[in-house]
Amino acid sequence: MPDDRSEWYDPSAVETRWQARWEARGTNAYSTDELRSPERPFYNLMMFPYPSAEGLHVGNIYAFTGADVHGRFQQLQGHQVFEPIGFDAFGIHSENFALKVGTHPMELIPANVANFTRQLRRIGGMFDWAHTLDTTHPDYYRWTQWLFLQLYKGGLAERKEAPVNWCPSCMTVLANEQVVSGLCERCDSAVEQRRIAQWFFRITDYAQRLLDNLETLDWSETTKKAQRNWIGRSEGALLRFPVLGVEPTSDLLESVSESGEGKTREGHLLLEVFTTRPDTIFGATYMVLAPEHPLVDALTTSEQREAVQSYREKAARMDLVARKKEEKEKTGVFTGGYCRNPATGEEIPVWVADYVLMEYGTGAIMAVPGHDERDFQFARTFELPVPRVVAGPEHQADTPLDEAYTGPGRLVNSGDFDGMEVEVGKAKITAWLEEKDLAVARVNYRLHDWCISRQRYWGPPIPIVYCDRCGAVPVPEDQLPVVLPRVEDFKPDDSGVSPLARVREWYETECPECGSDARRETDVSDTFLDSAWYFLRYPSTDLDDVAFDPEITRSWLPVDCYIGGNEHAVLHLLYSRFITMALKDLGHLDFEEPFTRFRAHGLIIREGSKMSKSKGNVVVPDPIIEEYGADTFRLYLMFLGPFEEGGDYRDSGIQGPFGFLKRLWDTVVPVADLDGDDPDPDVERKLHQTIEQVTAQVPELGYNTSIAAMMEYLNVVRAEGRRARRGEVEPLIPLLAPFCPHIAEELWARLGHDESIFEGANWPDFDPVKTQEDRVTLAVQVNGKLRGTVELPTGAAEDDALALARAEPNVARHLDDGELRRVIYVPDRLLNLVVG
RNA sequence: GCCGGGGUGGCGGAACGGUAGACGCAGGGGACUUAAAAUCCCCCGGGCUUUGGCCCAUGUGGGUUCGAAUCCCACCCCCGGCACCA
Repeated sequence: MPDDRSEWYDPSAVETRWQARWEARGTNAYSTDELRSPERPFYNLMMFPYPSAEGLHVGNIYAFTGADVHGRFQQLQGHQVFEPIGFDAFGIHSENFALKVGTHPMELIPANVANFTRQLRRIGGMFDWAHTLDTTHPDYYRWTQWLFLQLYKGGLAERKEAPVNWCPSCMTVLANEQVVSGLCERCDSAVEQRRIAQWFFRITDYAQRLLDNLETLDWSETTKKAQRNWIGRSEGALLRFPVLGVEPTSDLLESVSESGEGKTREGHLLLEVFTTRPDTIFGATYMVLAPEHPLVDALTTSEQREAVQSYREKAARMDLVARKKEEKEKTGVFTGGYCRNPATGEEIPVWVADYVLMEYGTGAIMAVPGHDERDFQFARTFELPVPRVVAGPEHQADTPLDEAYTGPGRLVNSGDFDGMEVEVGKAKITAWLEEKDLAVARVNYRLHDWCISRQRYWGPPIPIVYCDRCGAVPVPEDQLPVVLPRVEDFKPDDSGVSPLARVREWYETECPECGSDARRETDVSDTFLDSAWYFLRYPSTDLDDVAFDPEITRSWLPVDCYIGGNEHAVLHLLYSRFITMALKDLGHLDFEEPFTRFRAHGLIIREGSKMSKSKGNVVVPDPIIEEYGADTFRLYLMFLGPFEEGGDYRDSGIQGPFGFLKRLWDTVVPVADLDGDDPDPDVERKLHQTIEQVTAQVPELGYNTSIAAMMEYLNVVRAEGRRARRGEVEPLIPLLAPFCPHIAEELWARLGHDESIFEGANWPDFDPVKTQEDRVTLAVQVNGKLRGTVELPTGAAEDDALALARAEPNVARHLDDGELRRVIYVPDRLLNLVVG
């Protein structure tokens, strides 16, 4: 019961009181036993924040509130809702900030976490604080390391060399996102490429499954689309072109064939390319190798060696991002070498050009300038021939090409295949070359294996030990965690290896297998790995002997509803799906998709742009909550616009929701002690309509319109200064409770309820009969233009409506214009009279 | 360039193909007050008007329909993502 019977609405008193009560009663916290045997479990998840030094920003609060509203709604519908929150505190972001302010992250992070926790409690989310987590805590990353070991054992983790962006001034590896048009985003120095041995997860093995399963998921369509694009499936063929004049040494054979077969033909080395247009092979007039391609040296003739060499060096110096700028002019160098086009039998020159990327396909292409825009541009630049092999509906076989033609049509200048439609030609030509063992149909994906190595300090050490005798040896599970040591000088340096490589007493160890001297892996893992499995950990944080308990996991997962930002549409969500699938295949889970339903929230805009420190348009939430209370702030944020689209934040706008809560208080408090008398019939009808609308819209995240409906209802209750009856306002409280949990609790208690409103299935039912109007206003149109309205009983007959309409002077006047030709009657809505 | 999502009053936004602008902000007027705040009431897309009404209006131009913000076609603009992926 409320102990403070204040007559006026004092948000901070109400909110402090209820937050203390939830805490004392454990309203939102589950015991381990409760987690083991839920009856109607609902796992309500939101993306956990990175605990920055600035504290929670409005964008965080917006996302969390939207998710919390959904969770509280489910709770009021009788589900047991598990709504955890935690902290994603590892990573380059924290590390750079720590370097900047000169405080060690091991001190910075706990302070930030404490501040975030205070703010998160203040906004009134139904978080289970007994099951929170922090990815930087050894109790958590021990299991992140365990996860690495499971993938390693399952053959899904491997070490290989790969190019990375390197900033020579910051002396560190940069992610692609940190390179802005070839320059380091922080210091503007030119970024270069380095090759470093790193750990990869074989996510590409799962490409097709990741793509196929999307069909089964209830996710925002935009998110699914982003994943499809990222996976980038394309169907085509691997084609093999005999290389002329090159001795097929065993070294070369080692490096050329991706498909692992048919490396030579009649003494010729075969060059493999991937194409989606095998139908255009008769138009392949030259070949292009990526500068890094292993065959470049072998193909280059002595006359060309110097030019090729300098071109390759230039390409190597360029960063990976600037390489991919499309506006860039096409550049390249002739190697001096030739291949034979297996379709035409012609000898065609082999070039090196940076528009061909080593990481896609085989790093080599057959160039068909007539029917590929890039090849066309290149051919133009270097004055290479551009034959036509596809004719569109308006073309002849000899119609010249002044741009690449990529549309549909039939094959021309293609020997026996002339006249075939492009799609037919693809299959026929592939089959023809397959017979000669020069082709194999192939699906290629844009998706790359996931590089999880970071040459940085602030992350979980990868649990591997290198032994001269045994090679790379996984750290035994019972020796986890491999604790990240406290290192005062954690600044990255020019060596290209992690700062941990400077900590001899840490990396020197003994081989777990043979006991001889060995060295720990000094790279740490990607932050995305921390967040790729955190939802599995939440319900099991009470347990320290497993990553996640099988029984608890079966009860609560997969996640019923996940809400977060679409900026994670690809990486985080794709990695989480991959890890879940891998864990299922490895026997640790019995489901393979982690998030049954996912919705992306919109962005909050202020003064025309996204809130950011540099724009100076950020809103600091604490003073607003101080002044108006968390309930008002929550309500305002949810009222701004459709949750999935975001909204425009205006400082003065908060007055609307604040006034609404004050009026609600003033309406309910005076009637709280009265016995329930029957609602006024008109008000009751509106009440049932409101319940119907809110019940339908809240689960669909239609928050702004639900709030508008409640405002409208309160306006009806208070119309012309009338005093509410108890039965009119009591059902409104649970409708509002997901948005404004504190005031809802307070008013619920004042209405005489002893238990928390969230402790029972208190969502009200509506009676469809009671939502029905008995009289309606019918719009009357003449020739489609509104000329008046008439009021009549619901479901009135057309004749009655017509008679009434004719009696309307303004309608009658317009009917004089001619003869009534047609009557369109939509019962209870509209009558349209067509005259002419 | 490609893929999403959008263009509706001064502003945020509502509208199963059926009275465009719900709900709210801002603004204007009034009541209460010595005054202010708070609260309450009224007005609030534009133009014309004999105050009965009439016309225009949902990015632009066409179309379908008795009727289009909503469906179709073409185009313009804004936001977000991807971008030499063969």
